[in-house]
Amino acid sequence: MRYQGIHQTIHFQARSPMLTARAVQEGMMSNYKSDLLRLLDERGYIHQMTDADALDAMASKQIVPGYIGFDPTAPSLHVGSMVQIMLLRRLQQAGHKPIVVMGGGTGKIGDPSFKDEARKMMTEEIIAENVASIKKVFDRFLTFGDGPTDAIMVDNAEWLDKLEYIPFLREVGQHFSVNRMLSFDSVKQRLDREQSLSFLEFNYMILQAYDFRELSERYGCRLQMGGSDQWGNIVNGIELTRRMDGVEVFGVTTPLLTTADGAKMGKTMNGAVWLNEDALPAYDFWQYWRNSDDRDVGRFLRLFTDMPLDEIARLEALEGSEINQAKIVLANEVTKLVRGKEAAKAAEATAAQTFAGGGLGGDLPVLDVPAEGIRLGAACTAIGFTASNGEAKRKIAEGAVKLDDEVQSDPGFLIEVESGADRKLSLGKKKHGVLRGV
RNA sequence: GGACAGGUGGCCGAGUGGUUAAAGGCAGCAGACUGUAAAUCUGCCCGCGCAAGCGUACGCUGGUUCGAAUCCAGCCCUGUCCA
Repeated sequence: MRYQGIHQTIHFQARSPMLTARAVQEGMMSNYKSDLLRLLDERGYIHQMTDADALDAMASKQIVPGYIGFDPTAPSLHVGSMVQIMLLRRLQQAGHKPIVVMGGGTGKIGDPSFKDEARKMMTEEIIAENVASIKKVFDRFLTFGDGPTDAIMVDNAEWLDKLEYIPFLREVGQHFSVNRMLSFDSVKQRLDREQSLSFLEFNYMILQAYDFRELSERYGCRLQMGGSDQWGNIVNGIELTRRMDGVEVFGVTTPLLTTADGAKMGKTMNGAVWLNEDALPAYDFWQYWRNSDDRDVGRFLRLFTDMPLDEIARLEALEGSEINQAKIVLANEVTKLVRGKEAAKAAEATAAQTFAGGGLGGDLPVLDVPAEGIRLGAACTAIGFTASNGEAKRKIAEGAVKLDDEVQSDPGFLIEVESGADRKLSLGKKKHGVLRGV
């Protein structure tokens, strides 16, 4: 099955001479001329690319404005989108111009690529709120401004909302072959599984293609980047731009990021690993990276930090429990970038106190306990270790819950904390919190 | 509009009248072992309640029955084919 899918893509590429896709193999020596492609290649961002040689040539002699789109499906982006954000950062580091496109318009459609079913349609209010909330994170990664290599941010609702149906169909729709669109892996799977693909969703690809062409015209944008699931959408944008304007633009996709044990990145116990401060405490964010799989450390350092490659090579080579040093560096660097220096320091200090010292760090979650006390099960849920009292009770019965480092197995146990005093509540080895008397 | 097939817990998927809070798998959480890793083994995995117990749940609504995810009717949604 899977083989078929891959085969389809290759077949398609072969038919379009312009799109000489090139899968970059890991460990292959970089022989690019441009700083941009060398940087991306060395650090492991490139999965597929259209016309690598032409892009390389362009990037070595001019500023290339490049964009990535982010659809506002939630109030915060999560770690899964971070490769993309880093890609924009690398673009800027290599002396080019990043364009952040907020999908205020495309978000109203919903990208069906590689999705099994349509997501619920979001109201315009929610989309607007999400856009506003997501925006905040980019300041940490990019330098915005009016200069030639300063980043800019635009919302595709700006042009998509204004489109008129018939003129749009005549100008843009004529360039799309439905037969071709259906052959793209991203939607083919859905059809093969005999699941519905609404006309609304089907148009997503066209609108994203239109975005690229619009950005090319407005800002001289020459490059679209994205996750490997965006290949189909990107390729369509490239073709549309060429057909309508005769302009050659390029696409680069990143490998699908999974952890070494095969899970999609960015999902954990309590859901996604959010980038926004208000969506996930810095300590939890730090812990996510600290708990990386050994095998992922080097790759993550290259992708998600600015550390020099030789230093990364050294850290990556650490063996046995030594590699924990590298994980701490990883957690520090990424947290510093996403949440700021102070947050990273506090998280590291808390981790050190909690795990090495067996004490209570200042960054742990705190639950205020009233004078009449709180039952053990309720405390676990209230502080966020468990999702329900039932789950709390089960964990307590399993002997996973400790109060002041002593296993406490009675869910009805009434915890009392003197006013102003702290007691330590733990679930398992990793979840620790403070019960504070009020 | 017609014929047929479907809609089950986060996901996949069994289940055709009671012993079914619903097999099995995945994901997740915890325990053991470790290095806050991986692998492995074990346990847990709807909610409320200290507990006895209660409440919800198999697309929706109503019905048959002592008893329904399972039978009946209507409706909604999805797919395939036909018009």
